[in-house]
Amino acid sequence: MPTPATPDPTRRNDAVRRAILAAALDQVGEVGYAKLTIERIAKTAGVGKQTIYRWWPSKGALFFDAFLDLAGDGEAAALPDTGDLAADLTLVLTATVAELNDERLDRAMRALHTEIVLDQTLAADYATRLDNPMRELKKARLRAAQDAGQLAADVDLEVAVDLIWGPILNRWLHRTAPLTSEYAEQVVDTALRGLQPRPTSGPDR
Amino acid sequence: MPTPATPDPTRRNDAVRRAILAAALDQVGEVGYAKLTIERIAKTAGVGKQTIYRWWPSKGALFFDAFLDLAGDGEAAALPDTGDLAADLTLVLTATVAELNDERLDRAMRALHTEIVLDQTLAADYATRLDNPMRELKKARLRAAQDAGQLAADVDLEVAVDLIWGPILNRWLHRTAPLTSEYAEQVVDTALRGLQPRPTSGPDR
Amino acid sequence: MPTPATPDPTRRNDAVRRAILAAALDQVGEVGYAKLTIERIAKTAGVGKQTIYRWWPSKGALFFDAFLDLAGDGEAAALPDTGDLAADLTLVLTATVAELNDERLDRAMRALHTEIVLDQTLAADYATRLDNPMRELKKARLRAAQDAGQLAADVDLEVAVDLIWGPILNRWLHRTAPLTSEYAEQVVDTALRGLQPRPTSGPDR
Amino acid sequence: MPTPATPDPTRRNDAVRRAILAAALDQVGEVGYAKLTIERIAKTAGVGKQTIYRWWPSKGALFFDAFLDLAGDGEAAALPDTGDLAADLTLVLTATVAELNDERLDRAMRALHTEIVLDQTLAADYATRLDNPMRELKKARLRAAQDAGQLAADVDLEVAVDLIWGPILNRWLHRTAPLTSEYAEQVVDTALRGLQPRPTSGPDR
DNA sequence: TGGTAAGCGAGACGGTACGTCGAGTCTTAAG
DNA sequence: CTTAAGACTCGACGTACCGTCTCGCTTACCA
Repeated sequence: MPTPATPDPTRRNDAVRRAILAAALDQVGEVGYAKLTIERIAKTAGVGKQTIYRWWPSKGALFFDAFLDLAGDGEAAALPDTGDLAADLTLVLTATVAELNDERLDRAMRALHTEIVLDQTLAADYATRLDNPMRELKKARLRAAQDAGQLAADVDLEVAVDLIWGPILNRWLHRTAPLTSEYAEQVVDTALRGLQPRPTSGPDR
Repeated sequence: MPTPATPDPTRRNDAVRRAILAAALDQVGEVGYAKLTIERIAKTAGVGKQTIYRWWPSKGALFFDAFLDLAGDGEAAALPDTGDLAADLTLVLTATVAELNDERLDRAMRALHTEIVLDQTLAADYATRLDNPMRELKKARLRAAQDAGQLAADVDLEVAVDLIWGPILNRWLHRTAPLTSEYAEQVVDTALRGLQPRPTSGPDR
Repeated sequence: MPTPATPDPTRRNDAVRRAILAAALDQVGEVGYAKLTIERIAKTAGVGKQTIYRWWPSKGALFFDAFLDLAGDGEAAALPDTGDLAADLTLVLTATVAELNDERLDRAMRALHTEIVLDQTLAADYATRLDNPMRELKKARLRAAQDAGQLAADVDLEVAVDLIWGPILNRWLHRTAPLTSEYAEQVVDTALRGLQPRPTSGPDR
Repeated sequence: MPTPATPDPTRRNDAVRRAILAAALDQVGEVGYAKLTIERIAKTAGVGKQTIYRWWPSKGALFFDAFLDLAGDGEAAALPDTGDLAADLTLVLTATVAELNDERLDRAMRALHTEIVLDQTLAADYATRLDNPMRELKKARLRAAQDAGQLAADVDLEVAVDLIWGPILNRWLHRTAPLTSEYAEQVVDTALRGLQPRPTSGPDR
């Protein structure tokens, strides 16, 4: 007996599905997530409301799918590895900072973030589909750095990732201060070298 | 005729105000922020809707006030300073972790967080009334550590604060993994010592 | 404890009530009862849908009220009594025929009729508020005719009323043939004199 | 290319047709005409919606067909003619009264009636297929009575039919009072003899 | 006897209206 | 002037059916 909530997906019209996801992203950029209604998405996509409700249980789930469809393509690459960890991280974080400073992307990501924060189900889905794969890439780069002797061998990579990316995300979310590439540099530098004073005896080595 | 938008605050009935704030907090814990409506708060508080609209511009602002009323008491103290920075930070973060693991407080803080993330006005208000004062306390403790030679003199304190508190908040928000005091310890330790390998031939050992 | 379905009527805004009833009648004439929607009435009346649902349980009940408001005024008069029963009845029925031939009134009355036919509650209400009072007037006129010796004393007045008005209403409803004043005359004449052959002995008297 | 509006009737699956008509009648009795939907009929009949739309233009037309299928059988006979007009009419009307007092038939006939009242097209169809044939039977019986000298020769038979059947249908529709065979008798009696006083000095007595 | 053109069950689709909920405004009556 | 109460307009919610459409499938007819 099939679950009535999830109708036969083989009958699904994919053009309609894509139109809906596109409309959702489009309208988030247009009016913001708070004013994004199912009715507006349906109208923009030229679709009946029922068609949306047939395939998604909530605005959050729909938007979530829309965003992940967007993000999922092309992110599969690995992080750069020139041999210089600090430089590579700075590069990556600078790119992230640029993305987060894009008006439309900023809106969409904030919306996605709040959905995830409030809904455990979406959080788990997000972790599986986007966050964990990204974390693996980050950890792979850090592991390479460990092998190259640029990172302490006993550092927990989970903590390391949080230490580098956490501050950026936090400043972005809370708008504590403008999010600049200088800040990204500072974070990388400080995270790598630590907050404690370096030993005064002799130069860095 | 006075501006209707800002009624004479001296006339305000403070018992009513407290009843409203209490109802707001109560009902967030009860049904969650998404289902928290002005009408529900009014009914719970035994108050007319107009009374709420007279004094607060939005649900977010009201909830915000309610939360700050709660948080404002008792947080005025400085951070502990036993002379051992790492221990002090671990203590503080462990307390934070405990708070964030409390069901009702978790819900309320997530709600507050999402409001802030989406609303620049509230973000500014939050910074002024809660985040900046807290940051000053944190920075004061770190500055003391600098004076005591436990922290590098050239470290930017803003970055230092982000490096220590950012990872905790992020893991809480995204539920990447359970938020434990062990994790707090690891973060403090790693942030202080840095990710890079410590020189093997030096006074450290 | 007041019934939640019927809120305090003293607070009711009567201008709004009248606007709704007027809009209902107006739009029945405009688009017909089948295409008459609550939404259309609300829009025409410049009123929120909720206001309609607050005071009426269904489209039928609303339309019913609208119609009776219209019909209730001015119908209080008695039927004409010139002493000539046949002439008086013909006059009354001719007027009725004229009303039923008016496009807009025809539509409204058909709508009312179907509501009454399908809904016992409305039928009872209709009887109380409109049909019974009208029947009383009709019976009063016939009783006067009995007193004047123009109507058989042993005739059941209920049956008499049905015999005179029934054919008219039926032809109107089923459109068996055009509804003319000639037909009305014929009905009155035949009902009064009966279908059986009159005695041939001597003229009518 | 054949007109899509009129599919080849020779191909029609008659079992399906009967299932649909049966489902329509069944569900009218079950939930009433107002809640009778095409979708419900289709589901009950185990039939796709398209199959219904292929053969009927509207719910009214479908129900109409269903009803006439039911009524068409057995009604072909003539009205009884024992030579006693009054007795024959009373017999027929008593049977009609019994039918109209049957719960399920009552529902179905009310539904049919309202469709006819509101839809001129159906009214014409109804006249052609059911009402006119019945009227002819009625008029034939009355004509026989005229020939037998039981009915005035100058009476318009259309009016006569209306005078006899109209009151019954009206009382049924409006539920003015319970529909009994006594009432039927009274109507026949009064219609035949007329409302006016009979001359006291004459052959009648 | 096999190809093909219906009829058919199923159900997704774009729509319209439903009846409900809550937002934010306005009015009334009590204090 | 503030307050509780609640009616008001408005807009979105999520659901039910409408009538159209497309999909495989079965079932005749015709070559």
